[in-house]
Amino acid sequence: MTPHNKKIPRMSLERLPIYYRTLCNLADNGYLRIKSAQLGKIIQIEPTTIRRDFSYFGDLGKSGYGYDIAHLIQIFGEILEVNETQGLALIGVGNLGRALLINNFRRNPNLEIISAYDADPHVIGETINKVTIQPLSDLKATIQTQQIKGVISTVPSHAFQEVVDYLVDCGITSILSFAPEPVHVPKNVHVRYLDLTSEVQNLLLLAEISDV
Amino acid sequence: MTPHNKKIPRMSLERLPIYYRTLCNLADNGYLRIKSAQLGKIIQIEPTTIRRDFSYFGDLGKSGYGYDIAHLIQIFGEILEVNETQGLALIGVGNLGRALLINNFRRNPNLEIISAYDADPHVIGETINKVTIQPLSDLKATIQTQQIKGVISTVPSHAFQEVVDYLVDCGITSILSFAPEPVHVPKNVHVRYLDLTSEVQNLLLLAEISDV
DNA sequence: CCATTTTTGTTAATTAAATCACATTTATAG
DNA sequence: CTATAAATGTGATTTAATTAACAAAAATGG
Repeated sequence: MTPHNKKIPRMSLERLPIYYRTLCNLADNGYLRIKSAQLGKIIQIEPTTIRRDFSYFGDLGKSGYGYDIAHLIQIFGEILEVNETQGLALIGVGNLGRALLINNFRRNPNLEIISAYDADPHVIGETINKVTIQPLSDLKATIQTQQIKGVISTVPSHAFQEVVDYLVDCGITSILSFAPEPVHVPKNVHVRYLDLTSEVQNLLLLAEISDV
Repeated sequence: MTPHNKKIPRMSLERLPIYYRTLCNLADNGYLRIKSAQLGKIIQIEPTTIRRDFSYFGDLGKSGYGYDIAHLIQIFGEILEVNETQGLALIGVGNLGRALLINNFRRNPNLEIISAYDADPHVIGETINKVTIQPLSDLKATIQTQQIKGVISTVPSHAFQEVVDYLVDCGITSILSFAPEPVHVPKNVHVRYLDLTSEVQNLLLLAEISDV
């Protein structure tokens, strides 16, 4: 059959990075083919779910055979645009920001923090992992010369809306925030929240509830 | 009506920390009552969803009035056990682990990293934010004296399963991992994954797809 | 104290995701 | 080349979550 033209479900897209990473690992270890049942074991996702997910991206498998790993990597890699470096900006270089900058997606060659910003004059000018910290007001100018595909923010909640307004003004459309406070943005701008406290609270809550 | 005895949906539990935090903010700012519509505006969740979520925890509101904020905080706080300090252990004190330890849930008085572990002899013995880094093999003994409610791991994927096996052996049942590799655990043990790379990839993917 | 307004809590409807079940396709062994 | 076994891709079903719609409850203003 031919690729669906139906809209791809959000959850299938969410799993795409997991598939991609796992398949790359398998390829690195010399595997050439895989069936949905094996893959399901590895990543703990039902084989049916995997097959349906894959089907949204084309007719990728062969009955009685499985999937060609290199082919999947090729297709998924294109969708994830792993062949073009995705330049990111980091806003907020406190402890967490610093750690992110030092790590800088080392294991993911196509993601790279290429510029960093902070409000604190004490850290502006400092260079971490080859990136020199600038005042946030420099972002607009930086964007002229380097393509920024998204922003990672460790800015605390109370200052976040203000920063986001500026980011939106700069034309940024993808923001990952480590502060939980929801901000208002135009609908073409995407904000994801990564709230560590909520994650831990939910984790403990789950344990609390399930062992009753 | 009386509280449901139906099982509380996973998604409603997921939102509980958001509700709790937002209500605390409102209380701090002197607010005494809130209606689902107002709260929905703030946290960008449909009022109906909020009302249904709340209903799982009892008959918390009054028609024509709304909800008493202090009362909600009381109820949700009990469920989240915010009055007992939840001691956590950190495994892996690299850049990220270090940042987590320095922050140490400063804004959340009931969550606290009370011990930290690493494999690297160079960091063992070092004290960060009053916590002295120990060899992982000490965990079992530490648990005898201090209650550890959960573990945060920044251990890289290749070493993670081994570490988790030890954690399970120690009786740990809640683990938050910054490494994406899924591990095998008994079904009474909960593992949450917080995969920064996937988050960023999904964020960019969403932008890419939606602005076609 | 009554009429009006507000807002809840919940039943019903809708939407989205996961899973089942199987016809179809392809590989493989004889 | 054919028969058998294996595994996909997808309609049909089930399960879960969200949203709509509204009756019932309480507040408020005359």
